Amino acid sequence: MRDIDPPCENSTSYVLDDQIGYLLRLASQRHAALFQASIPDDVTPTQFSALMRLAKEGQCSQNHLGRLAGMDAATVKGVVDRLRAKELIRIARDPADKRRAVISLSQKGRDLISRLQNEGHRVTAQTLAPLNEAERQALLSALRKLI
Amino acid sequence: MRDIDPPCENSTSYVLDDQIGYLLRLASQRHAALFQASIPDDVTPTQFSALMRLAKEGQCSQNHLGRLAGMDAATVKGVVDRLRAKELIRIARDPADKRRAVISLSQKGRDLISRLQNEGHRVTAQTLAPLNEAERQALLSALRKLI
DNA sequence: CGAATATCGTTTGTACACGAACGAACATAT
DNA sequence: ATATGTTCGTTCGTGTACAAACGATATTCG
Repeated sequence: MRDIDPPCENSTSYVLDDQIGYLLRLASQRHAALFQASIPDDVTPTQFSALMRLAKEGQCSQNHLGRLAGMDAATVKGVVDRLRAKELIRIARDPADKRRAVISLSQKGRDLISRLQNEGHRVTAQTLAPLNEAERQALLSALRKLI
Repeated sequence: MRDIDPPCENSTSYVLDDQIGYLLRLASQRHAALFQASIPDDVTPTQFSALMRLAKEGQCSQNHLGRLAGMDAATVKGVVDRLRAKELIRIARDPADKRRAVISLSQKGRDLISRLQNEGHRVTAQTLAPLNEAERQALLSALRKLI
C-alpha cells in the first residue's frame, strides 16, 4: 500500500541550490581556492585583508583591527599571531593603555602588500570572470547591501 | 613638494571593500549569524545542507555526500560524525563494496528537516531582506555563475 | 593472473570563525 | 575613593575547510 519513500516528500520544497547561504558558501570556497592558487602560500585572504586594513589605518589595536576587517576578537588573535610569526607586522605596547597592543606593518609587510596587490586584483578578476560588467556591478552592489 | 605619506601610497589602489572575496566572506558570516539565531542549536548551515542532499538522494556514500554538498572528504567526515552523534543519520556498510559507507536519514533526521525547512526559508528571506526582488534574482543568478 | 590505478574513508596539521568565560586595565558614577 | 561597568587581550571548545598522506579495497589494463 505504501510506496518506498521517495527521497523528498515535503510540501514547501526547499531547494538547496536556491538558498543564498549555500551559494555564498560555495562562492567563498571557489574564491579561496583561486586566491590560494595565485598567492603562493604567503598569506590567506583573511590575513591579506588584515594587512590591507592595517595599511590604510597606519596602526591600531588588535581588537580594532579585527573590527575593521570583519573578525571577532578570538579570530583576530590567531591572525595576528600568524602575521607576527611571518614578521609582516610589528606589535608594541601602548604606554597610555597597558591593555592595548599597537599593531603596525613591518617593512616586510609593506613590501609584501605592494607586491601582492596586483595578484589580488587578478584573483578578483578571475573569480568574476564568468560575469559581464553589469552582472559584476549587480553582484557587488547586492553583497554590499547584505552586510 | 611631497605630502606626508598617507597610510597607503600605492598606484593601483586596492580597495578591500570592492573585492569580491572580502564581500563574500562578510556576507557568509552575516548569513551564518542569522542562521544560528533562527535555528536554535540543532544544526549548522553545513550540516543542514548535508541533510537536505541526503533527503533528495535517499542514500549515498560519505564522499559522494560531500561532493553533493560542496565539502571535501576530510570536511564531510566531521560533518557526518556530528550528524551521527545527533542520531540524525544512519550509517551502514555496503556489502558490495567494503570500503563504502551507506548513509541515510534516520526518522529523527526526517522529522528535523521537515520541521526546519520553514526556518530555512525564513533565514533566506531575512538574509535577503535588504534587497528588492530584482536585486535578489541578480544576486542569486550571479552567484550561481561563479560556482 | 598480476600490476598499475583509482576510489573509499581516515588521520594529521593548519587556518578561519564564533560563543563563552576570564583577568587585567580603564572609565564613569556616585 | 570605591563600586560599577566596559574594553583589552586571552583561552577554551566546537565546527567548518583544505592539503597531504595513509591503508584498504576496487577496478582496469597488460
